[in-house]
Amino acid sequence: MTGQAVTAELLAVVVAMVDGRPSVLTLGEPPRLPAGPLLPSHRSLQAATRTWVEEQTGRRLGYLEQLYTFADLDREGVGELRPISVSYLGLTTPGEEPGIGGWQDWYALLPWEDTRTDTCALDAVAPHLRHWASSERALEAERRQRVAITFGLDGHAWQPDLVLQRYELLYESGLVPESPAEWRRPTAELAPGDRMLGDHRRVLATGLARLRAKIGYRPVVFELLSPTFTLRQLQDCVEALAGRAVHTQNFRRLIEQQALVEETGEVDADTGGRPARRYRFRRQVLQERSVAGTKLPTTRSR
Amino acid sequence: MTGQAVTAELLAVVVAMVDGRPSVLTLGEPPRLPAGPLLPSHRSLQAATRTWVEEQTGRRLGYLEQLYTFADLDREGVGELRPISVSYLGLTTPGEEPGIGGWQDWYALLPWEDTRTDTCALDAVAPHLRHWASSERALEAERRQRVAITFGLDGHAWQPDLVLQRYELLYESGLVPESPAEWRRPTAELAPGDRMLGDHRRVLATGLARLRAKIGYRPVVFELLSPTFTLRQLQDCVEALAGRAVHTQNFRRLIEQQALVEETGEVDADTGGRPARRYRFRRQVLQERSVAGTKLPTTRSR
DNA sequence: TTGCCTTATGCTACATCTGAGCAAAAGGCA
DNA sequence: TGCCTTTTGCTCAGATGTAGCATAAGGCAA
Repeated sequence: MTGQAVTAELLAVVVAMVDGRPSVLTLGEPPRLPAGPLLPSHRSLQAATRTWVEEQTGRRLGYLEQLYTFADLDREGVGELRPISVSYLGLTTPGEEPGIGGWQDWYALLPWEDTRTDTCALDAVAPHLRHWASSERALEAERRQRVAITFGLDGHAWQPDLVLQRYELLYESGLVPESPAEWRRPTAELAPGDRMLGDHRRVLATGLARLRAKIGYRPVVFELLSPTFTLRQLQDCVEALAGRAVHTQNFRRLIEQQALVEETGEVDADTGGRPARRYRFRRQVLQERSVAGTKLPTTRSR
Repeated sequence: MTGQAVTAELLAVVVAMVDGRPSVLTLGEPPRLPAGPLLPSHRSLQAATRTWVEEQTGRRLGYLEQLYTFADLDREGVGELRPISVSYLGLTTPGEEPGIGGWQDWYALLPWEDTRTDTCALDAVAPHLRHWASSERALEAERRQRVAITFGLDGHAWQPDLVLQRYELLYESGLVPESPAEWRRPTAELAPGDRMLGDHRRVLATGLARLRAKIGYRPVVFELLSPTFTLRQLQDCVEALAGRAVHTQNFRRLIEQQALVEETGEVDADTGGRPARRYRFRRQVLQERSVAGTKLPTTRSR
């Protein structure tokens, strides 16, 4: 029994810190993720992804992990072959060379994911979410709870790695332009944030969710930093990824007691205050213990 | 630009507890995972997986999540189309109906993953692993450390969810029959355990790794239990999955303080000792808090 | 019936981890 | 010199986790 012929497409969510902001590599307008079909010459899916990103953006990738495989009927196909999209998450540093394509601030694409400041991008849509929750009698209780948990309302804690769930809820409630026409609301009621081609924003959300979850149990942050850095830069990076602030002293304690970094001996005087020591990542820990990430000291009170 | 035509195949790792042993649903001899191609009639990859498992084994699946997508060149293809395999992890209960195919004890397939008893299936191959580690001068230090960490030797802690890494290391060191001929050892030196068709044992290892990781942060164990159960049954199930023993009293406390279960009022007298209360899973917690799994109270001393 | 076996269940002592905050160090700058 | 900044060191209480003791409640054999 041989199956339907399909084409396999690779999609890459490539993340880097650009000017202190977590950003994703995109092409064109509306922005789209680097992508390309699997060709006979490609040894593996991962190799194919590297090849396409390099070819389309002129950048070499370091860290790369598989995210998810999509093949829903509603994805737009090329010709008659059903497209299967295998998505990957890549981490890199912006580097010197301009390359092709641009770095797009991911909080411009998913503004509600940034909770570091008090001005929450959600305030505008929160009433619409509540309205959606109560629009169907039978589902009201369930929907209310789902909204509250997913967006951290009504006393529920904000959970940073529910990125995908939040996007999907906005999609279902017609608050993003990607939502199917029958669910959509007047433009004035849309959630803020730039859209991307097709369902690429959904794939981005998948990547962001994975990344946020992963920094908690694997030392992947360092893939995004320059070889040496101050603890403040490390903290800024983690905060930017997690989209929330952490307790500085406790963060430092966690990093140090896990022996994730070692001093270089240099100091960085451009801090505006007391100069900061520079550190480098102890690559050996990748071997020493396969576990241990950058744990986030959370805040009990919100 | 349109890509190479490929076929998409679905592969299912379906897990259930059968007679107290975690088992995987297989077909034929050598055992193989339920699998089938993606057809035009399938709405999604997940739906296709359900359909094939049901068609081939007569069993309906409950919980189902995507595992990983494989497309390496060395996977055997049907005809000229390159096969892409999307694997899924399913959880179920064995049920009454016989169905087609059989439940294979997964520790018969991957014996070294069971560390509940003192007789470790690894003892036999450990010397061969050390020999492999020291067989190449240049890589010796690195390999030694990798072996020690992956298999919890030389003072390193055994890490339950390194299932895939362990299989891959055995594969690379030629200690499983699936290893390429040029790496293989005399049959006498092979690691114990029944093999499966092709690379299915590797896919199984991927599933087991995911499952072990997941029981720690999502309440998925309950998918494998009957509707009501005693705390001992729950603990046995968790221990069987994790492949290691836990501290009974602390396990109970964790379960209770997380309010994962509620008493049914019944008691089970077939315990051999004091009768045990029966509990049921509070399905509501799936909504209440999206987090919270079955945390494992570990043992510091080994 | 009694005593001993088993497993279930309750509870305590102790170590470690975590969240929160105080305070000193060390630079720049008015 | 005094005040601003950021970095760094440290304390302290509450939460969480580990380990083990003790009791409850059944079956079973002497």
